[in-house]
This record gives sequence, structure tokens and C-alpha cells, in this order.
Amino acid sequence: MSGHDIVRVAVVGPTASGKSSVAMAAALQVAGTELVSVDSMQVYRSMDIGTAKPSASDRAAVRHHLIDLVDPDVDFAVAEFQRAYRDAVADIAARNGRALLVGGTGLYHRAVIDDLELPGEWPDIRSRLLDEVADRGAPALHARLVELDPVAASRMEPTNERRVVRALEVCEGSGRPFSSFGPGLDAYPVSPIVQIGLRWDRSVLAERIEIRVHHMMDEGLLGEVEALARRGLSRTARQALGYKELLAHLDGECSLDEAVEQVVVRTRQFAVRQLRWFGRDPRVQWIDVADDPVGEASPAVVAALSAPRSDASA
RNA sequence: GGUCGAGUAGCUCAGUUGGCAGAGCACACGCCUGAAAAGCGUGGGGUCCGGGGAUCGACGCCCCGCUCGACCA
Repeated sequence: MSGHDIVRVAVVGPTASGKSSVAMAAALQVAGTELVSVDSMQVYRSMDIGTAKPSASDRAAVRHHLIDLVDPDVDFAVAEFQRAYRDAVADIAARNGRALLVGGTGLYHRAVIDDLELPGEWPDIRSRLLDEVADRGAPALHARLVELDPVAASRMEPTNERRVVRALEVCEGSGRPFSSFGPGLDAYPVSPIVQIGLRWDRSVLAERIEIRVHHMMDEGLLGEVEALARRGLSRTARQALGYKELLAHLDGECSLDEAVEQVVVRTRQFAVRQLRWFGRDPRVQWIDVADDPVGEASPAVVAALSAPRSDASA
């Protein structure tokens, strides 16, 4: 009923680690498996090449969830993702299937597997706070947060505008300390979901990223971005890697070669951030991949998917 | 062949009337609860092209080379 009897395995890892193909291979071997993408950018329709969405044939062969949820000109955030996830799990349950999560977005992944309690939104308060930040600076607001919620204040840099504003917004809006919403991301509760992480030597992964970015260009990423630019991209969608940099080039800010090089560098940095995020979670079981992710990792995923249920609560 | 300019961190470049060598980016490490492919923080890095000279002291001034660029022949 919590969904944990049908969601038992997640594949995580950095971009270009091959987690999608590993998950696809595993899904084909275990009947009834449906894939759930845990990816903050694949939720946008029409952003296909740059987000490395699964192919049409893969999507025809195995049911995929949480892809193409909204148009690229609308904002999307973790709370909506959480809601969509619950719907997807209910859907899979109704079919008596089993879900295999494939995740690259750390926060979204935690939000669903640990069912984070997300505070609400108070747009009026937020916009007032943003005005204040603009003329007084984030540290001034951080000083107020120290009064209202010292725990939350101690968890962030006084110069981090977004986090300071968000924490104050929640404190003032909800009347509760921001830090009272759940135990925090550094708590890793026991979970029935087996998490399998794909890990590569960093320099090898860097090469894969470079190849992948150039491949995306060959596939027509620039044209995709041009078409999206005409329609307009939402604030959240336009920060996707590959899109942001090519938009800058289309605006005349840099040459195409410079933009592509930036995509490579920024993607590499992103991959490192992902590795660190997931690497901190002691529940992840890592598989070191040398060159063939499907061959080296999918057997473990298949085994986890088809293992007998161990939870007595089911 | 001649003239001028350049040579400083992995890269692009600041810099000092001669007094402990800097920035941005990259890289490493850390943080993260409604923008998360976002955002924030910390750190390691140097034969200042090479050699000689003058000076208490040279990355800086003088001399000799080397490399690159532009221009003139």
C-alpha cells in the first residue's frame, strides 16, 4: 500500500553511466517490470535529445513513467514530481506490475524513496523576501533565520540566497521551523528499496560524457534547442544542461564550439556532483563498471528485481 | 636578416617607482527538503622562458640566448 511492495529496486548513478540501458535490459528479463524515470529534465516534453530520453522502441517495449509530464514552457518542481510518482506507483500497482526506478536527480530520488515531507509554498512571502535580499543581502536575512530556526540556519551558508529565502518563507508561512519538516537529508532511514549504484572511474566517465555530448549534437540538439527557443522555455526547463549553453550561443554570447565545450565541462561537473550525492547514501550498493554497464550491472538488477519478498508487512 | 610585441598556476591573463606572487575559469573537497541538469561554500596548485650581471634584495633593471606573434625586407 505504501507502494514499497511493488517498488523494490532503484538504479542510480551519474549521467552517462549507462543506468537507463541497464534498467532497460533488466526490465526485459523480469516480466511485469515497468520503468520509472527519476529525472528532473526528462519530465519536459520536446526536450528529447539533450535529456537522453529513452527511445520510442524502448518505450514501446517496456512501459515508462514520469517522462513527458509537462510542456517545456511551464515550471516544474520536486513536489509535483512526488505527486506524479504516487500516481505512477498506483497505476503500476493496479496492473499488478513491479517498478524499477532509474534515477539521476538526487533530490527527486530522495523525495520519492524516503517520502520526504515537503513544506508548502507561500509565494507572497517569498516575493517579499526576494525584494529584501535584493537590497539588504542574503546574510542579513540569514541573521533573522538564526533567530527563527537556528538548526536550519546552521545547515546553510549565509550567502546562499535561495536556501535562506526558502527557509524563511517556510518558517513565516507555516509557523513551523523549516528544520521541523523531516529529519533532514543527512538521515538515511532503513528502506525496503534496494539501491544499486553504477560507478565509473572518473576519467573514463569524462570521456563517455564528451562522446555523448558530441553525439547529441550529431543527432540535432541545436535544432531542438532552436525550436524550443521559439516557443519559450520555463525558468526550470531552461537550466537543463545542453539547452542553457546552446541558448547562450543562439543569443550570440559565444561561438558554437565554445558552447559545446561548456556543455561538456558542465556535464562533467554535474556527474561529479551526482557521484558525491549518491555516494553519501550508505544504502547504495555500488557496482564498479569498467566498460560494459549492461553486462556488468544488469544481472545484479535482475537478481534484486526477482528476489523473493522479504517484507513481512506486505 | 631587421624592427616591435609577448612569454607569470592546467587555460586566459593581471601585477610590483625593485621588498612574502594574484584573479577568473578548470581541478579537488564539502553542503543541499517546492529552481536540484539549479544553488552555495572551502581548498591545493608557480623553475614568474633559460643563463649571466648589477643590487642588501630581481618576476621586475642591464646583457646573452630560446620560443611564439605581427610588421619590414
